[in-house]
Amino acid sequence: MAAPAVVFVSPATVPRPSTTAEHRRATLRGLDSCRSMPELRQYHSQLIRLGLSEDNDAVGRLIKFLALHPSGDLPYALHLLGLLPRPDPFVFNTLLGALPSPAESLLLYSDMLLRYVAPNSFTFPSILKPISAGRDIDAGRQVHAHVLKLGFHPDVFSQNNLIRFYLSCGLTVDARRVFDTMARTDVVSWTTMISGLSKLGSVDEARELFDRMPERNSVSWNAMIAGYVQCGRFKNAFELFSRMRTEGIELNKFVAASMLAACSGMGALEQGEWIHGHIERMGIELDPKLGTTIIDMYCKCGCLDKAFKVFRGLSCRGLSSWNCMIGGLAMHGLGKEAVKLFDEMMKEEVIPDDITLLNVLSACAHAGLISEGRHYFYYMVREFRIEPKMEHFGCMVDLLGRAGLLDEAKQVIQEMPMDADAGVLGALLGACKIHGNVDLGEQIGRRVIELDPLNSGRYVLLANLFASAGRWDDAAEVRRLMNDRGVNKEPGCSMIEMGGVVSEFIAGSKSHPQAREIYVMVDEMLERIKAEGYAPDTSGVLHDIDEEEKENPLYYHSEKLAIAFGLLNTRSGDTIRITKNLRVCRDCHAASKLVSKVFDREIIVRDRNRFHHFMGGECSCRDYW
DNA sequence: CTAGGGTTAG
Repeated sequence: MAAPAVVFVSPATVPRPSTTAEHRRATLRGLDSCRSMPELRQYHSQLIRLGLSEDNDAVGRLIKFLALHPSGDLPYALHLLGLLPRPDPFVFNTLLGALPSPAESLLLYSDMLLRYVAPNSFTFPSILKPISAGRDIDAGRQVHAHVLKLGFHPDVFSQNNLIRFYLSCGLTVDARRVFDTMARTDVVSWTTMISGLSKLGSVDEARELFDRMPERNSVSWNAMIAGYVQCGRFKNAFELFSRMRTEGIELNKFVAASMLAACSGMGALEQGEWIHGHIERMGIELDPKLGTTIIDMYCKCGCLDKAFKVFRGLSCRGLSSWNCMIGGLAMHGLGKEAVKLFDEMMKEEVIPDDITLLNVLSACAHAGLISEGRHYFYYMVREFRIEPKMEHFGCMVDLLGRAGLLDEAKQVIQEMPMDADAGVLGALLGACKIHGNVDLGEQIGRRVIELDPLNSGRYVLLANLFASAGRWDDAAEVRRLMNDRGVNKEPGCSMIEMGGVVSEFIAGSKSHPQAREIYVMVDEMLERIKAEGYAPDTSGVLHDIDEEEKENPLYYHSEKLAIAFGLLNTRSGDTIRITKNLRVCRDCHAASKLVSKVFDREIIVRDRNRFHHFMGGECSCRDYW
C-alpha cells in the first residue's frame, strides 16, 4: 500500500481527513519521515494550525528531528521545549543526548528535575552520552549518584552507560566496580568493558573478560580483534580471527575492516586479498570507511595498482579515501603522482584537510620535490585555510633537510609558532646525519634525546653521527647514556608472508624451522652479489642510520634472512614482499638492489618510513631516503 | 488510534 498522502505544499491541495484525530495521526507519521528543515517548518506550522503546539507527542517528534538530524537546529529544539507547558521525559531525554557539552546536558537535567519531570530508564543513558564524549568526570559521578538515588541501579542500560563513561575517562577501576557489582549483565556490558579496556591499553585484561563472557556475538569478537589490532598485536588478532571462523561467527564488514587493518600492519597481502575477496563474494557494500580500509591495506602491502583500482571503483569516496591514496603514493615515493591526484581532488572540489596537506608534503619529501613542497607549505593557509600543525613543520624540515638545505630547515624550526617537538628536531638530526653536519647534529641530537629519552633510535642516530665523524669517545658516551637509562634498542624484525603464513625474522635468530637452509642461502646470496660488486658496508661498527643490533654480523640482519627465505620459496621473475619494523640500513639497501638483479626478483620492502621497490639492481627511492 | 528516546565493533 502506498504511504498516506501528507500535506505540506499548499492548502488547496490538502486532502481533508474526516476527523482531526486522523489528521493528527497522518501528520505525526509524516513527521517521522521528515528529511529537511524546510519540510519540518511546514509540519510545524501544520501542528500549530491543528492546535497541537502543546502536544508532547507531536512537538516531541519535531524536537527529535531538530536535535538529531544533521541539518537540525538545537536552539530551535530547546525553544520548543520551553514552550511546552507539561513536557514529558521523552522530550527531555531526546535533548539530553543531543546536547554538545556535558555542562549543558547536566543543566538541562536539573531543569528537568525543577519542572518535576521524573527521569526514566532512558534518561541516564542519554545524559551520559555527552558526558562520556566530553570526559567530564565530575558530571559523570553526579549522574552516577542520581542513578543510585533514584533507584535505577538494576537497569542494565544505565549501568552499561556508566561503564562506558568511566572507561572513556580512563577510570578502569571505577568501570570494573560497576561491572562487578551488576546484578545482571548482558552482552553489551561485557563488550563495552572489552572495547574500553583495549583502548586504554589493557588488552590482556580485556582478553580475560572475553574468555569468561557467557555469550559472544560478532560485536564482541570484533571488539577483541580490534583491540589487538589497535595495539599492534596482529598475531593475536589473526589467532582470534581463525578461532572465530571455526566457531562459525559471521564475518561482517566490521570484522573485515579490523582484519584488513591487521593485514596492513603486518604487510600480509595474501590474507588481505582474501578478506577483500570475501567482501566482494558476500556483496558487502563498500562504504567510504571500508573502501578506505581496503585501499590502505593494498598501499601498505605494496600493491599500489590494486589500491588505485579500488579507489577508482569506489562509488562513494570520502575525504579519507583521497587522503589514503595520496598518502599511499607518498609512501611509495611517487611524489609527482601524489601531487597529480591532489590536483584532481581540487578539480572535483573536495575540500582538503590537514591530513591531505600532510600527505602531499610527505609525498614531496619522499620524492625530493623541493619547490612543490615549499609551494604547498606556504600556500596551505592562504589557499586552503589550513593552519600547519607540528607534523607539517616536521615534514618540511624533513623535506628541506634531506635535500641538504639545513639552514632553511633550521629557519622553519625557528619560525614555527610552537616549540619543536622531538619529531621535528629528529627530522633535522636525520638530515645532519645524511649530510655529515656533526656540529649542528650534536646540538640538535642532545636536545632530541632530552625530549624523547626513552626512544632508542635517537641515541643510535646521534652515536652513529659521532662515529661517522670518527668521534668514537662521544659515540661511546651516548651509548653509555642510553644503557644507563635502561633504554634498549628495538630489535630489528622483518616479516614475510608465504602461502598465507607470515614468518618473522630477527637478526641472527635461528628459530625458524628452515633456519639451516636460510643461512646457507644467505651465504650463497652474499657470494653471488659480491661478484657483482657488493662490499659489506663495515665502515665503523655504528655506521648505519639505524638500528639493528651491532653485535649481530651485518650479514644476518633480519632483512637478509627474510630475503633468503623469500629466494628459497620463489622463482625467477617473482615478487618478494618484506615488512620491517625499522628503517632499512644502508648495507641491506645495497645488498637488496644487487639481489634483485642477480636473482631476478622484484623485492618490495616496507620499512618504518616508506617503501622500497628493488628491481634490476635499482631501487624506486633512487637512493633518496 | 499512547508512541516516541538510550548502550557495544571499522
